[in-house]
Amino acid sequence: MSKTTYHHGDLKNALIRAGVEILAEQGVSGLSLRQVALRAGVSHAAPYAHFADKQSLIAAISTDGFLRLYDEIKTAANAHRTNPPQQLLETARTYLEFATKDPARFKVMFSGVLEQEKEYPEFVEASKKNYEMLVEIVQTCQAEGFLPTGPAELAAISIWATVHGLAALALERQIPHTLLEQHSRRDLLNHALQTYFVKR
Amino acid sequence: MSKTTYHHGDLKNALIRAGVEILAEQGVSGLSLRQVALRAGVSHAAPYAHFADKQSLIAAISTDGFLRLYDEIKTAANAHRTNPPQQLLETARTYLEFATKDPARFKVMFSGVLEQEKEYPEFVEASKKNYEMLVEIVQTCQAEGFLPTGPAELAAISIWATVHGLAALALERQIPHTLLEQHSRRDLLNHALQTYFVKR
DNA sequence: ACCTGAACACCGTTCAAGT
DNA sequence: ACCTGAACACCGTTCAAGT
Repeated sequence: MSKTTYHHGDLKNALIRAGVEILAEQGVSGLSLRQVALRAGVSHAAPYAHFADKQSLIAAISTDGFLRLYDEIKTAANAHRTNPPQQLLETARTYLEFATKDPARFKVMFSGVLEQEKEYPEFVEASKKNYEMLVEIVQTCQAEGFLPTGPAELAAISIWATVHGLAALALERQIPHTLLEQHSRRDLLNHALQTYFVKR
Repeated sequence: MSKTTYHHGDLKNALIRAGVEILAEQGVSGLSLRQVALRAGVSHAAPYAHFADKQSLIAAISTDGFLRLYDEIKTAANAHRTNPPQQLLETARTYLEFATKDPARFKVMFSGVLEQEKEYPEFVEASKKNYEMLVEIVQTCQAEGFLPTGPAELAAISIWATVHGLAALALERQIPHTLLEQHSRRDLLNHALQTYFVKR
């Protein structure tokens, strides 16, 4: 009980963790800078020593989210190296599960942070890692004849859009319940992705 | 200058219009109940005579948006009755343009309103109209052999997810600019939807 | 029935001050 | 360098009161 004059040595990360917890417990509308500070045990002005503003904290939470998503997808990809089409399906399923497991965090990751391109380079970087891994998986599928030849980036964006759209529509409860009664989200995903594969 | 003791006969719709204007001019973060009231020329408490809370106003703005989207898509569909695959492409393009034309309104339509299922039946109704029109277009394409046979609802959700995902990723600037330099959003859309059509 | 003005609790942000 | 407390402008919501 001597050295740390203040609260932590790493308030910045404590604030990010507090934000993630609040998102999980109370949703997007519960995420206020003052509540984050309270949960981290500091005054409401303390976060400004580490983040320029609320947008900046949200960018940090999003970046953290993209890195975790990358880890999960990478694990799924490594588990299915021998079967490229299944590798694609399983990584997509991991993406969908990431979204449904923690909807508020997923929403924050894909909204809110405007003009990121210039303002938050780590955010852009973390997001790009996921995209590039998808491009690699697509290229493997193409090389082994499971996906049609052509620019891998084009195919990757189409597939990402399909998976992301399914996640977004599911989170917003836009998928008719008559469909959800007959098919699991996983079935819907598999069905949507089947169209991309080469028939043989 | 005699009969209307107060401001309008139709404050409710004036508030919705004011909200839509603010969204277009200032984005989602600019949409406050007090600013909406100010723009409509009433006190900040007046909206509560017509809407239970801010969520309820947002639900009304979203419902209005879905009805306008329906009109635009219906017009596009009618213009391409003779060519089912092009009908599908053009309605999808209309959806994508609706999103990019007024990003803040589109974001509000597909977020924010939680637990709608029970709370805002007109919202669910307006959203369902769009889905049902898509199912009809898909059925026409199937009947004429342009889409594979099978449950039209499954194909419709896949296609909707692809188009919606493309719109969402574009709005969040998640599509790499290297891709956007080479391909217009319309090209990306056409490329993604080509995979659904029967090859022949 | 429809609207106003005051009031309350909450929020993001700034800033002088403390260690 | 890192944090606090007071202050300011803004917000959503309620409520008594006015027509």
